[in-house]
Parts: sequence; structure tokens; C-alpha cells
Amino acid sequence: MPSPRTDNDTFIHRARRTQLVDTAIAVIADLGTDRATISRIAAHAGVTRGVVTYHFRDRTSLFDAVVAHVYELAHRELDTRVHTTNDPRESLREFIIGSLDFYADHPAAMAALSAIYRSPDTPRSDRAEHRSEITDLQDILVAGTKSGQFRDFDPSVMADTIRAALDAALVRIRSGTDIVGEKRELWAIVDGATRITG
Amino acid sequence: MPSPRTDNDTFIHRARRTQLVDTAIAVIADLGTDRATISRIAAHAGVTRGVVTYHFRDRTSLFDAVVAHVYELAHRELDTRVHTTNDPRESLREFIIGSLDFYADHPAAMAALSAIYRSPDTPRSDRAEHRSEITDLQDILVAGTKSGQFRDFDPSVMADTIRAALDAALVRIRSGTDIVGEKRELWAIVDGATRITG
Amino acid sequence: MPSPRTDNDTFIHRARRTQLVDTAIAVIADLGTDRATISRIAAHAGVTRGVVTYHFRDRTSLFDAVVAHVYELAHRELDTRVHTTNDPRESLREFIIGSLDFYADHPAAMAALSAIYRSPDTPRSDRAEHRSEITDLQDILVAGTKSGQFRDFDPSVMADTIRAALDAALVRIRSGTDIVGEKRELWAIVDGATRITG
Amino acid sequence: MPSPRTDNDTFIHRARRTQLVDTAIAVIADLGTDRATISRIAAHAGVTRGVVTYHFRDRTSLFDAVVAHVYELAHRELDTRVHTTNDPRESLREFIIGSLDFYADHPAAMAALSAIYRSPDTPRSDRAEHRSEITDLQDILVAGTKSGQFRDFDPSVMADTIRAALDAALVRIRSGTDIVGEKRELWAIVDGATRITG
DNA sequence: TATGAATGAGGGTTCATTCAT
DNA sequence: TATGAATGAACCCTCATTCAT
Repeated sequence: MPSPRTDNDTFIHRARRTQLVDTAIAVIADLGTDRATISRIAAHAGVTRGVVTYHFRDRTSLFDAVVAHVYELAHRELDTRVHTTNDPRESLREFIIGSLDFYADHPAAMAALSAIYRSPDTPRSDRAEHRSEITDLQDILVAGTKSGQFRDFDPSVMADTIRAALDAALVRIRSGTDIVGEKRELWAIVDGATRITG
Repeated sequence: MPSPRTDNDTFIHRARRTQLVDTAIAVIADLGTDRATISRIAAHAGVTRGVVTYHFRDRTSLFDAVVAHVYELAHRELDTRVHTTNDPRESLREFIIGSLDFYADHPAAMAALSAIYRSPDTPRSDRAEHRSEITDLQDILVAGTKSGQFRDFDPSVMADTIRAALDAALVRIRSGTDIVGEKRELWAIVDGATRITG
Repeated sequence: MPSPRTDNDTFIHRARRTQLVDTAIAVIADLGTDRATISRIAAHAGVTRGVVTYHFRDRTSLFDAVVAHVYELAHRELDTRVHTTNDPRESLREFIIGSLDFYADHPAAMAALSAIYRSPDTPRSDRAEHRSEITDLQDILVAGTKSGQFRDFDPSVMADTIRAALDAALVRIRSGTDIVGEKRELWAIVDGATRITG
Repeated sequence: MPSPRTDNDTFIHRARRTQLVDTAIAVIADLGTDRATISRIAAHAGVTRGVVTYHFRDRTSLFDAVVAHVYELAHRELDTRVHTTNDPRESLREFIIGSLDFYADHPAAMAALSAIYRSPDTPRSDRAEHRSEITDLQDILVAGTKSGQFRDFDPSVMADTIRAALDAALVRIRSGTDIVGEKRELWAIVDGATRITG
């Protein structure tokens, strides 16, 4: 008996997987990873528990699919924006604004991703693997420092900090803050933090 | 119930509680709240599970003790530093540097606190109660804006962002970054983010 | 939660539930409610503990099923008998004899019901709900007093006492007394207690 | 070190035991045997848990002491009353009225005794042992039948039934029924049940 | 493709009991 | 006498997972 989890690739199969990933995202975003049990996800999707474990080998595999899905989304919607310009400051601005737009468009997806990456117990195989799919923030920062547009800072610390700031913004956005204000405030913060001191 | 969990105050009792709180902090910091089960904490402390439930009514109560302990630590080590000056920029600087110093001194404690406050399932009774004991970052920011030392920003967004940046720094510090560099970099970032634009 | 505990209705499912309810009745009747743990019931049924919690959400739900089952039994076997006549004394006699017959047919079921209703800790959701399904003894007594067949007594005290007498008879029947003798003796007692004094 | 549970017989020792037995009675009557844990009894008595297990080898032993105490009470207050007359009907009447008086005077004691004897899991060593201390109801019944004052019934069934009726009355008395009415009603019932049929 | 059934590990909690002080 | 400390068994419950159909 061929395990459909690996080789099957029918339409229904793909549709079910997509549906379950979407549901998982919603449940994880709402309840956190721990309470996002297979039972709850199945119930939320209107299917029996067995369906989930039929399409995904195990919980780890489902959560991996969630991560992959969100990264793919982000890749599609964000990367092109950042690469429309070669100007580091412009790129950085696009990255910030674009990220916030992305959060506003897919708050659950992003929240799920954060939740998964935050909880150390949540099973996932990869982590680093997908990171590269996304615009490398650090590259932008290094380029800006080299070009003299940014002041001289530790790019890894700065990248880390900016990501943390974006994460915090996500929480606010999910609770309904004004997205326009968020963009303005956050860009002002990041701009100030990177700019050459007068 | 004349359970020692509430009224006992012998030396051994206090010592055990302290030991268990410390162990809980270590386990929570390492594994996260969900995997910080009573069993694991007990094993890590080299005692049987019963010892934990003997000294703490339940898991909630143990986690509450952890929160209280860390807040007390932070209060003692941080608050006085910030209040030595009335200058908002100086206060902010003290807050940043002091926080990082505190993280360097008690990395696990701070990580545990973060973990507890982050996970929505983790049982804890208070939350807001202790918050006020600690320096209110937002007050400093508002004061600085009023005094004209800081630019005009949304203080709640700024406070949120700074806290997120500190949280991210904590992770780096726990993995062994140079604390001096961290202080320099983070203060530069925060200073730049709040400063009046040239 | 698409748990089979609620909506499933397959043959196996019903069979298991019936089996477990029957086993629960036996164990409760033998050991009392407190010692009728899920473990013991499962062991007695020859299944693992998980099977029980799979088919019944929790212990309360299992005990509720027991209560419902016994009430349904009693309803079917007893109610019709009592209502075949309108004569209060005849009704009362049918109630006594019928109850004892029922006890003889289902001694464990009745013992379990008694045990559940007696223990205040035992979880059960309903209690009063089903009471009405069964013949209301007190109504018969009031009717008999009004019609002049019974002497003038407090009907609630009398009903309470008769029920207690039946409960005591149940214990004897379970230990193997002669059912014919029980019927004769108990009816003589109740008849004498309610009859008009010569 | 001499275990005080067995041989010690100081004043304090006896006083403590009495106090604990009294408390146990109150707790058992209120909460039932299962919830009458050592902790709760100790708390209710205002002592630590250790005190209880110091004075009583184990829970069984404490419950045994409760049983013995109540039997002794009943013996003192009830037996003499019954034996003031040789007339079986008078004796029976004294037994009924006297029992109800006793229940009214010591409702908790009697309720505790019932609770202990009812629950099969409750640890107790004796049961039958003490029964003889109390007036043997069955003897009265047999005597009355022989003397022709009572009709011809199975004395063990009748005794059992009367005891059950008294138990039911105890519950009502504990919830505050009129004791005078109870005496009247119950004696009428028992009298009717035993009397020669007109 | 789907699912009902079963399993067993593990979690938190309560409690009687033992023991050293 | 008294008690604080510790222990371990047992409880109910949740869940991920496996398997036969």
C-alpha cells in the first residue's frame, strides 16, 4: 500500500493538504502551538482526526508544511518589492513597509510562523533551511553601511533587532492597530537607528 | 489545609522553595514553559515529583513564584539605577544598559520570565500586578518627548519596540555574545531611534 | 472535536459503550463508586484504560450513562406494571412486587444506581432529571389516603421509608435471599404500615 | 521509642484522641468518608497532619475509633431506655423513639457511622464486633412474635427494614425536620408493620 | 481516501504514609 | 508530643500515533 503522504499527488490530495495547512495556521495563530493539537485542527477543518495523520506523517510534518507555506507566501509577496531598487535605504524601507503590508494581509500566517519559531518544543525539522528563501536583511544593511548611507553598526545585531521590532509590530497589527501609523512609526524608528548621526 | 505550601516558614522550607524556583527558571529558560513539566523540574533538581507538589500547591503556584522572584530581582537591580537621574535620555540609557547588565547577570531568569509571559497557556495568576513595580519605560519616553530631547513618536510603539529589541538581545546574550558590544550597539540603535532628526 | 465520544454511532461503538456501561455497573455495585476507577473498570472489561476515555469523554459521562441505562431499564420494566390499575393499594402492591422483581432481575444495575445517588462526590450531571420518568410513589400514597384505603400519614415520610425499605431489600436480594419470601414479607410490612388501623 | 498509638495513656493523649475523633465525625458527616481526608480532618481540628497520624496508626484506625465512639454513645443513651420494660411492643417503641432522640442529639455522630458503614471502600476492621453492644432489635421482635403481640413475620427482614427506616429518618432529621412529627410518623409505621392484622 | 478504534506515554494533582528531628 | 519533609501510588485526563477496514 503506497503511503499517500509521500508520493501521491492527486488533485484531492493537494487540496486537502492546502486546506489542512490553512486551518493549522488559523488554529496556531489563535491558540498557540501547544493547544494546536491534531484533534483541534481536524475539528476546525471539519474533518476527522484520521484525515490529518493520513495526509501528514505526523505533527512535525504538518508544522513543517505550515512553515514552508508561510515562507513561500512571504517570498512571493516580499522579495520582488525589495529587489526593485538597488538603493540600500530604499530597499530597507521597502522591506519594512512590505513586511508590515504582508502582516496586514496575512496576519494569521505570520503569527503562526512566529509561534512555531518561538516555541522550542514545537517539532520542526528545518528552521535555517528556509531562511535564505527570504530577502536577506543583513545583506541590505551591509550594503548600506558600505555605501555610506548607513552608519557603522554591527549588521547582525541590527538585523536581529529589526526583526524583533517587526515581530512586535505583528502583534499590534493582529490586535487591530492602524497599519498606516505602524508603517510611519516603524520606518521612522528604523531609519533613525540606521542613519548617519547628524 | 495546614499544608506547608502556604504558611510554613522553616529554613528548610524556604531553602527548598528557592532551590525549586531556581531549577524551574533553568528548565523554563532551556526548554520553554510547556516542556517545563513538574516531572522534569523535579528531576533536574534531583528530587522526586512529590517534593515539588509538596512545596507548591500546583504548577501555577510554582510559576507564579518564578515570576515574583524575577521581578523582585529586576526591581532591586534595575529600578534604582534608572531613578538616579531625572534626565530622560540619561534614564533611557540607564534603562537599556541596566537591562543588558541584568540579562548578563541573570540570563536564565530573564529568559524564563519572557517565556512565561509569552505563552498564553502557561498558568499564572497575576501578570499586570508586578508590572508597575518596574520602571515604566513609557513614562521616560513621554518625558523625553515633552522635554524636547526626543523626537515626536508614538510612545507606546516605541516602548514596545525597545522591549522587543531587549528581548532579542537577551537571546544573543544567552548564547554568549560580548556584553560590552551589545550595550554599545543597542544604545546606539535606541539613541538613534529616539533622537531628534538632524 | 470530532471525538467519537459524542457523535459516532457505529455498531462497534455502541457495542463497546454497552459493554463498558455493563462493566461499570458491575464494578460500582461491587466496590462502590469511589473504587470504581476508570482503571478498574477497564481492567474488569479486559480493555486498556484508553478505551474507556475514548468512548466516554470522562468519568462523569460514563457514570451518567450508567444512570441513564438503569433508569431506562426500570422505566421499561416497572412503569407499565404500576399503571395497569387505578386502585391505589393495588398500585402500591405492584410497585413493591415489581421493584423487587426488578431488583432480582438486575441486582447490580440497581445497586450501582443506589451507590451513585448515595455518594455526594460521585460526578453526575442530572439526578432530578430522570426521577420523573419513574412512577411517583408519593402520588400513589396520596391517592390512597384520599380514597380512604390508606390511613392518614405524612406521604413524604412514608415514601421515603418505603424507598429505604426497598433499598435494604436490594442488599439482601443481592446476597441471595429467596425472592418469593422477600416479596411476601415486604408487602406485608408496607401493607400493614399504610392500612387503616382496625 | 514507644509508639504512643498503642500504650501511651496520658491525659493529653486521651484528650487529643477524643478531639480528633469528634472532628473526624463532623467532617465525615459533612463531606462523606472519601473527602474526609486526614488533611482535612487535621485542618478542621486546627492541628497539623502529623498529629493525626501520630495518634492514630493510620486512617483505618481513626475510622475505627469513630465507629467505637458512636457505638459507645448509642449504647449509653439507648440501651437503658429499651430495657426499662419487658413488654416487646413497649421495647420496640422505646427503641424507635429513643433512636430518633439519639439522632436528634447526635446527628453528626450517627451520620458519620452510617457513612462509614455504607461505603465499602472505607477502611474499618470490625463491623460485626460492635453490633452486639447495642440493643439487639431482632431479639425484641422475636419476643413480640412469641408473645403474640406482633404478627408472624421474618424477624431479620423486619429488623433490617426498621433499621433502614431509621437511617432514612436520620437524613431528614439532619436537614431539620420536626422531631416530634418524625417520632409520631415513624412509630405509626413500625407499629402498623408489626401489629397483628385486625 | 478516509476513518473509527485502540493504545500508551505523559501531565497535573491528591493523598496516606514513613521518618528524622 | 508534635511536625515538617519526603515519597510514591493512584487518580483522571489529553494526545500523538498506529492499524485494520
